[in-house]
Amino acid sequence: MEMVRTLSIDENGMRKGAWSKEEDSKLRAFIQRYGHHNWPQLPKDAGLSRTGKSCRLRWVNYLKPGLNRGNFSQEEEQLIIKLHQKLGNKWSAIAAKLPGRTDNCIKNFWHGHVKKRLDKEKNNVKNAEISHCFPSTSTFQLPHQADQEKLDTTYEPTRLSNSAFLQYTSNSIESHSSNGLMLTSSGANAKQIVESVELFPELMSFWTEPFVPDTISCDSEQIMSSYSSWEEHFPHLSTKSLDNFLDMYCFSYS
DNA sequence: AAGTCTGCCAACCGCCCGGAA
DNA sequence: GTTCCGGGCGGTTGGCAGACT
Repeated sequence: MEMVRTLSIDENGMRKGAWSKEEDSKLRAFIQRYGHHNWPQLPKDAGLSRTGKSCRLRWVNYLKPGLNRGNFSQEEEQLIIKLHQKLGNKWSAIAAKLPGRTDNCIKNFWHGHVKKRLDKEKNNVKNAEISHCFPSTSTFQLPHQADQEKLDTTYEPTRLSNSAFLQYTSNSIESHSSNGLMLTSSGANAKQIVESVELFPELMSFWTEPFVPDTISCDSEQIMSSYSSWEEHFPHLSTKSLDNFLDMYCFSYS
């Protein structure tokens, strides 16, 4: 798919937008012959009506030899996820670990593919944890069910110790791998939970802490008002982590 | 068939950093 | 120490193509 930005001329007479084949040829030929030591000067010497910045971008992201513009492999995707987990939005640093890939294409790939996949997994994990947190043997019912049935049951949340959590997840993985049992009917499995905890390390300590908040009612408004005060209960957690937690593990009414 | 929506990605913009003057 | 400037970075936008209604 050829992306074409409308060509325009800025107030200094510089061309903006899509590059023509002639411009590409000029830029490529010039850099291959003379290199690029001074981007602002380069377009003048190369006979291009472009800014140095524009030339640099075109070269780095499109014309430079050795660029890999094909689809991302699964290995590359995994590496990107791992590096992003470690480095955040440091696209250039991530790109440095992937030969032939530019920061721009990794950034685009992230926004297009990876984020979408992780969002999907987050939803699966959320469903898995709701089932875990509120097992079917409990008198608790999910809020929408409660709303439907006008129930007013209560639930006393419990937390697992670190070892219990690990035991729990490893057992789940074992049962999943040995006889194909899924942790929940939603399709999420323990492995996904473990992966999600790896993605958000702070959640591990959060989830396994002994602290138990006030009894939570099934009434949706009461639940949400309880959540709104959780920041006070967990001052050591960043707002972002709390948001992530609520997003992953708690109810959504939207 | 036509209109609308969505995904994708090239390219731009504004900001920041580091080195030179 | 300060200012200037080039290079680089991350975020955002523009617009095409294909999917969907």
